[in-house]
Amino acid sequence: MFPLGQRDERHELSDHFLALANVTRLRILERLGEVGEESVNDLAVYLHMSQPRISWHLRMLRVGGVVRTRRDGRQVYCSLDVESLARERARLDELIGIKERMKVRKEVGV
Amino acid sequence: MFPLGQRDERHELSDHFLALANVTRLRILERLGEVGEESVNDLAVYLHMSQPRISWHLRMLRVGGVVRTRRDGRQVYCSLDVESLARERARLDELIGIKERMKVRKEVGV
DNA sequence: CCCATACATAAGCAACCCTTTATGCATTAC
DNA sequence: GTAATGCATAAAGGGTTGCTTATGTATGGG
Repeated sequence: MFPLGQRDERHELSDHFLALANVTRLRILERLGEVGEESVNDLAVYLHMSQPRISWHLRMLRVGGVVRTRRDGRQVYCSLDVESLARERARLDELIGIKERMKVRKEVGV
Repeated sequence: MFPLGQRDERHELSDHFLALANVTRLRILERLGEVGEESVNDLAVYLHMSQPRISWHLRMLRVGGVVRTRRDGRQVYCSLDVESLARERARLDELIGIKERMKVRKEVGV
């Protein structure tokens, strides 16, 4: 109905960056970047970590709009949510970048 | 001497994104994007927050390579560290993106 | 149906984030 | 020199993150 207010907008952005703010999660992302898609258990095996630990991080990555998952039978396959990553990145640019350019334009007198 | 290992590389990245993972800090960045540069106290006044609180967040932003500061007399002026922001963004791309493209090349047979 | 597999979730706990209050340090004005 | 301003830092506390262990839920095989 209404566009998200600045308050919620910033909250979603902070959730997104929180998802990226952890070494274990970055390793998950690195792996997904390599193989494209992988099941939860295979991720746990590859990273030598417990399955609940991986599931917990995947939850943060999903909430933060970094990773998406699809179910195929008993397995849940994970992959990078590239579109969402680009969207959140654009949001940050809009928050700090575009306004700066507008300020420059003002100074230049456009 | 040596290039940073993957371990430290990921740690710096997580520190960088942790700096972005907070609504108050995003508001600081939004403000700095608008005005270009502002003193610590003016930031506190603008955001209606205590000065130690702002200083604390600025520390995280500095450590994360998001903001840089310069001293002029008694005031410390803050501004966005645009170069560092671009550098960390490229690091993330290298971590998850370039490898993906290489995988595609392999499939295509380049 | 029963059992195994794959994953998510809860409880409990250590560690860290974030806030306020108080204090310390640096710089300027007098 | 003293006083005041601007900022950083420390202590204390509540809240959240992140981990392990244990349990719950869902899908598939027999």
